[in-house]
Amino acid sequence: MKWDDLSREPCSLARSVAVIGDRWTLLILRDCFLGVRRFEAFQERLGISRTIIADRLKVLTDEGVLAKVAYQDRPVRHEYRLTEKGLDLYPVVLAIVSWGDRHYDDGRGPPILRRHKACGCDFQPVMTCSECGDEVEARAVEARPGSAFSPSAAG
Amino acid sequence: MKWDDLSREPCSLARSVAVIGDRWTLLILRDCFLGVRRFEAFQERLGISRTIIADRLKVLTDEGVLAKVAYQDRPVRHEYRLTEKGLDLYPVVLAIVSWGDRHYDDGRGPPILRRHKACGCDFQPVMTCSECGDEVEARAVEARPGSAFSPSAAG
DNA sequence: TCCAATAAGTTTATTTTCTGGACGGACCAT
DNA sequence: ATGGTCCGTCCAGAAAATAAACTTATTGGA
Repeated sequence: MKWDDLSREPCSLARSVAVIGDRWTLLILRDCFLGVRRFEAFQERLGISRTIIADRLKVLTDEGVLAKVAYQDRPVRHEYRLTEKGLDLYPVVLAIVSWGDRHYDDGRGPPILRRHKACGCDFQPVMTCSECGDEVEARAVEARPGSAFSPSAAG
Repeated sequence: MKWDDLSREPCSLARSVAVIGDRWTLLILRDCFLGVRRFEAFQERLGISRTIIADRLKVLTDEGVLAKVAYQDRPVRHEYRLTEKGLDLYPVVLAIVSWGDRHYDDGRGPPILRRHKACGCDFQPVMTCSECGDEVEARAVEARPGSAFSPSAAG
């Protein structure tokens, strides 16, 4: 299996992971959700080489997760903004953060607190069922092949 | 920034990503949630080299996400089972799958359908607020530093 | 006894990715 | 002119990821 094959797998997780399944990409997305938009800001915050930043931003832009928008002319400068598709990744980022909050707490509590503007409370994300509204647990779910299934498929 | 530094960052996402932020690791976890437990089965399903499987299973075991359990003696053979910490990753996996279902559908519908045993329905995961129960959207959340915050922290 | 099969890795050599630094181009302020 | 900002690209060496072949331990059968 090669990296490029991943996006052609009949598996939604494999297809997603082909785009966002990379340490630096996930860190870039974290910063996007915290309002970071500029190349220099990503580079400074992450402290990794510019080559990687440029490469990952290009992938995310090509995939429509980020949009490159000019914020000034003379000289033209661009910033990277989350698209609707990118905003849809919030549950992914939040789920990862939440798992880290629970299992990698150093005793000082979560590094970041999040407030739900609608109700005004600090909250934890809860994964619920679209049909009954109850919390969904791994053990309460039964997976079966869908119409796009093929023998090697999964996810 | 080096890989090992990641787990020492005051950021829950960075700490999590140090463990699970890798294509193959996420694919292995996908298979775990589908009931795959044995080395050979992972290797066969993923079609990647045994070195990677061995390495990733070791990391996940060391981190307590998977537990290595003997299922026979003479010769000793082990299988890898999700621990409670591992089961807690279900929202992460489900969020990624859900994003792929939405944005990388090839027109044939989702490769895998999931049924919530509690209510009997096929469902989509919905990220909700632990306090008010409503769906949480990226734009409705305000982040601020927590007690464990330090200047370079985020997430 | 000898050979094949099974399961779970290791070893070796190659390929890919990442880093750190320098460089470029377009503009602005002093 | 000189330095500063912003957004990259290019390069060579270092680090990591990867595939293919090999190892170990055991069972079962010819």
